[in-house]
Amino acid sequence: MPQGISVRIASWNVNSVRQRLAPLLAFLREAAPDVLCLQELKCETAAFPRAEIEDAGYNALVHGQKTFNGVAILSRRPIEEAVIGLPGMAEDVQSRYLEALVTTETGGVLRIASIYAPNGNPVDSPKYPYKLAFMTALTARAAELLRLEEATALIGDYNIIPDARDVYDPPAWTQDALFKPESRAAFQRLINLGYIDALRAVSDDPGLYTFWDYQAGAWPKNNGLRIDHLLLSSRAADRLVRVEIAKNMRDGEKPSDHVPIYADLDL
DNA sequence: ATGCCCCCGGTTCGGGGA
Repeated sequence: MPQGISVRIASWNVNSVRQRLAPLLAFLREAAPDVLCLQELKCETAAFPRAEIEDAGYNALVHGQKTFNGVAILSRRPIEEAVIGLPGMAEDVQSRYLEALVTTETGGVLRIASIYAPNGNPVDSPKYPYKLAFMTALTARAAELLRLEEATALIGDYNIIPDARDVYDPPAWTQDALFKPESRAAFQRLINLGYIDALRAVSDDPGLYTFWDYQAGAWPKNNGLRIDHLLLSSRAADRLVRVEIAKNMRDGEKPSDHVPIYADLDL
């Protein structure tokens, strides 16, 4: 049997790609992901720092928007079969979904999506039903993709805390859109389809956070949330060898409030 | 407790994030 090839896939909500260019280039250099999905670009597609990313050795598929949201897929290998925007939400003007196909040099195929799901707060506003509608459309797309029987990774900022062990103070968050039963059920429906939460495939530990608020000393107090997730189809999860949260990226001068999470797949 | 902090647009403040 030929030896498989290790592919590193990563997700990072950078909270403005222009403000985070230096740590972004550092992460590309140090972690050397093969594919990196970005969220919260906070710039139009034309303002994306494409030249710097290409100089670092990456192709970039970008779906930007002025001021808010914005997602991208960076890949060392060519990016094929791009889908821009979440199918089923064609009328949505918010840039929250990108999907593409990446083929390894040995012919391994990986379908990957960069997802920035809505926050949904406050829950008595239209933002909460919009969050749930997005998750419904995402679940429909996720089901479609399973029928392709490929290695698929749906990765990004889901803005959902799956479980009490994924938040520093569960009782304080029970009324929050990120932890409401409907939100958790929406995440669970993706799991029920057969997608695997990569981090939970390798660890049952509590306190494995990916986000710490800028306010109230959340980072030094480790008041974090696990809301950035790598969901893998069984074809991808069968090849999972490692998952890491790059907590070191929360240090430094102007960090994002999220840190990268990445996984190695032996494709 | 929705204020703390951070980012954006475009300006000395408001909206948004989570």
